[in-house]
Amino acid sequence: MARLPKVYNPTDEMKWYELWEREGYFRPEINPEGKPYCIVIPPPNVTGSLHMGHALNVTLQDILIRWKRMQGYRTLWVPGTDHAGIATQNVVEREIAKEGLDRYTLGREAFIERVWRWKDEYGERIITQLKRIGASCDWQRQRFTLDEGLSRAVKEVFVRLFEEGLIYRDLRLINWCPRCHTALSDLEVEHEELEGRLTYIRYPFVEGDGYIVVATTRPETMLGDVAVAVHPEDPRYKGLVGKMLKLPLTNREIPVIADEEVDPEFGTGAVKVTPAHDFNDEAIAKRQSPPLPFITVIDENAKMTDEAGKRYAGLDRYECRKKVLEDLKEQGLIEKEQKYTHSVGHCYRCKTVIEPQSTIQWYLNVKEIAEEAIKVVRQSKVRIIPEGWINSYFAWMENIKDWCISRQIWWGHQIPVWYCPYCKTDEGQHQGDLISITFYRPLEIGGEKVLGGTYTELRLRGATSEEIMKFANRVKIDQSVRPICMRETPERCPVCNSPELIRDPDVLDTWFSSALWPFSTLGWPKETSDLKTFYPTDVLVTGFDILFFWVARMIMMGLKFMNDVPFRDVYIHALVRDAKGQKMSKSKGNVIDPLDMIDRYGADAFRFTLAAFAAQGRDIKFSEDRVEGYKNFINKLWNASKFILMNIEDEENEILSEKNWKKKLDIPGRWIISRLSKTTKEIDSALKEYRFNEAAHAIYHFIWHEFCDWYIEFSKPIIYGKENQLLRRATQNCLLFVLDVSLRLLHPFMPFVTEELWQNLPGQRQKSIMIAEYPLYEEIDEEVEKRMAEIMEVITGIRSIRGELNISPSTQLKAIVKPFSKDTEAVLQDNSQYIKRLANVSELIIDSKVERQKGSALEVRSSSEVYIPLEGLLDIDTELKRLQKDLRKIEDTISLLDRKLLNEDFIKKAPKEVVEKEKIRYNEFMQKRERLLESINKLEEVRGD
RNA sequence: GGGCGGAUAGCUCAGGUGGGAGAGCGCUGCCCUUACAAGGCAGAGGUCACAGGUUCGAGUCCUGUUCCGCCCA
Repeated sequence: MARLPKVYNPTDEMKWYELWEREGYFRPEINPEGKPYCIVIPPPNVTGSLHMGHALNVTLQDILIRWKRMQGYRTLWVPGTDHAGIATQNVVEREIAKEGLDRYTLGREAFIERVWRWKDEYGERIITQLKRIGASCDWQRQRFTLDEGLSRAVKEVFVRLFEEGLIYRDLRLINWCPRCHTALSDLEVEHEELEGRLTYIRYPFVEGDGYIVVATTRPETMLGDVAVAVHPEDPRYKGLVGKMLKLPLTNREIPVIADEEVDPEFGTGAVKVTPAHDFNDEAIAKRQSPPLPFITVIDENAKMTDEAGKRYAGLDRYECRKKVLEDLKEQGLIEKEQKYTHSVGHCYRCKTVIEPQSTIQWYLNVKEIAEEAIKVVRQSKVRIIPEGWINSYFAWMENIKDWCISRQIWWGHQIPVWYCPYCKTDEGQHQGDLISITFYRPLEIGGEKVLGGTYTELRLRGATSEEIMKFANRVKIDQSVRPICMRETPERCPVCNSPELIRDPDVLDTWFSSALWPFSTLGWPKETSDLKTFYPTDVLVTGFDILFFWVARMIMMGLKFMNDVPFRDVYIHALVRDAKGQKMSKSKGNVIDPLDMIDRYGADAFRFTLAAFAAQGRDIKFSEDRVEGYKNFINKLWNASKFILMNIEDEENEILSEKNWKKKLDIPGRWIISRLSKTTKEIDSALKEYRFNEAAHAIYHFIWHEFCDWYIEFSKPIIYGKENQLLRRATQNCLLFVLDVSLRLLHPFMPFVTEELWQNLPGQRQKSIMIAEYPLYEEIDEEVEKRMAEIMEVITGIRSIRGELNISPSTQLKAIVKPFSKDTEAVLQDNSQYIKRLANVSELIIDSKVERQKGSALEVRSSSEVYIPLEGLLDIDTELKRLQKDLRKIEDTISLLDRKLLNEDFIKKAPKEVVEKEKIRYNEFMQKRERLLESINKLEEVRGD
């Protein structure tokens, strides 16, 4: 066997990854008999590049999947990417803008083709990055939310929901992003508190003098006001309801109306009502009878419409605000202005301020499926971990509103609905008259430039159906036009047999397709064997930011279409922040690139850092120091392995042929095996409960502070000594065994270095550690641990004296140990060679009857005490200080215990074991105190001489 | 405005069901001891935010206060 290099070099990690992939280890087929265990990856955006959130997310999943795989489960981790409608479209639009193009000039088909090209070129980037972290996904099952199978699933779901009447079109105010030119769901709007101004405007009465003052944060919307509302009980406005007001800057007269929901505390208690541009006002307008009219003064580009009046038409909403304010001021209609903080909605993709628009959109009625989805969580059929999120889940689900699923973009699943321009509506109107088209640029039809019109008009003027749809920017289809919803593109209208159908131009919200992810990726709607084997999946690992966007919707869709939950557990992990606790963002420039971390420290150290930080319910403040620390840990492990391999290399075959080595071990060997078992048990229960940090800490502590710090040191006298060949052989076996098990325990956290080391171990049966068995725990031995503690205590006792009296580690000492019991005496005698070596003692006396010598330093431990004779060397003052410090600590504890044990209530009410334990402690400390006092007295006498 | 979470060593954070305050980094002292100086050994350092309460006993449970995050409207 080749000797290991002096330091571990993580640069060729990928060599192992390639081996794993080549051998098919990522596939469930390697454990065909095992119980299924399945995770579907939260599909990263295809535009994305790996960020810290992905890194954490993927690391945790990989830990779980590798752990289960080693345990023999038939594990499947399904990877894939999300087409991310708005985000991807934005990216490609920016790209073509550099060529002076926009999507309209390209046209829908060419544009989509362009996005696909972009996807083919860059879409694998994030996948490559996932591989660098070590993600053991089954890449042969990789999916994309827009691939053929998933598109079929989307259509199937849409059609079924439509046929059940759960999907419908409706005209209402929606959140509109004037930059992305699309509707957004409530969730896609981010509210931010902004300091704005509250302007108080006078609206004069039509008849007589006087006015009503209304307060608003958006003065420009007054141009679309249709009323002023007051609370019906408000005494200030008694008798004014029904009176008409002159709407300034317009020729309109608007009524004063009453509405229960008006807050008399806000502003003046009178609010302007702009139904077309404000959600509250829309509600007020709809409650009135007859309902108030909607006057749209801001268009989909956030510019003022003609209805805003000639003076303002075409202005941007903020320019218009300025102008309106100027004009009002001029007319003396502004009462006052004050600072006012209010929350403003922004597009979650591009941060543009949302402009509510009254449009027809597609909605999914989620009331009923939401109830089911609440039930399964309440009954723990889906467990949410940590539990803290359950309440948020219920709160959101219980107040859920119908989901706006249509988007006015091109990249996505186009809605499988067609309209026939030649049929008539229920009311008998020609549908072609109710479909209006706006072209993105004037279209030449029959020698004339045309900007748009109804479908019927345009056709009559000679435009072909293809032309119309190709150059259409916006297609408005009246609500009364009958949708034809089909799985496959219809050739002809099923009613009138016309071959000319218009497809609904909208696409579905990206989250609509991601909601199907747990079953669509497994083959649904086909009944594939994957679907039968792996659904429901076992756990979903994700961040809380998409709990509602994604998790809740998957639960609803899973229940609806699979009649079962999509996953049994949801593990919600933290958000990764920078070292100061700020959210990482490009604009703040505090982004840490995971790939940078991997390049500098290796994927193993980086993964381990993330796992060690992943405490439940708390955000991660990422710090590079920790990565460095875990890189050092790898180095430690590397060197320990090097030591072990070095010391068995000439004798491999003999060592490995030793079958009963465990029986031949002495106390340290049995101790490390017991500790290893306990560690295994700890890791097991930690991982079962998704306590990744505890699992990471357990293995770290074991390898470094028990195996390396203690056991390897204990093994040295045996290995180097060669007197006792039987014990030597057993110890070599033990070292190798503990290393092997440790590597396997560590493998899910640090796949690369563990593989590299494991490949160097002699006698391995499997080709890779990732398909080796995960260790079981069985050999916990409390008696041995107790004995070992007695030995270790003597060693640390001697070292402590050495350290505190500043005696060089290289100075050999004489030590006298006085055990407090015959048992301890025997153990220490049997293991004296270890004490000598680890404490660097040349002469060691162990005797329970020995008397302490004058001029020796003292250390009292719980099962024995240690004297170090230091004739002449001992600085009495230093030693006195040391003992007195010790004494003070002990006395503090004693007085605490004293109070406790004198308390009758404690004796009566506390559990017997607790009282008993405290009594034992009390006695121990009292004993220690006496010995210290004795020693101090002696020293003081000497000093007095 | 409603809800959730946090405040523990100089820093970053662990502390499932109440019963001896922990880790990593940093700091101090002594060491290149034949796996590892990316290391070893030994140390220092805490009114567990504040004020009450429950309890024999509170970092842990309850109430309130302050400060800091986040989510929803």
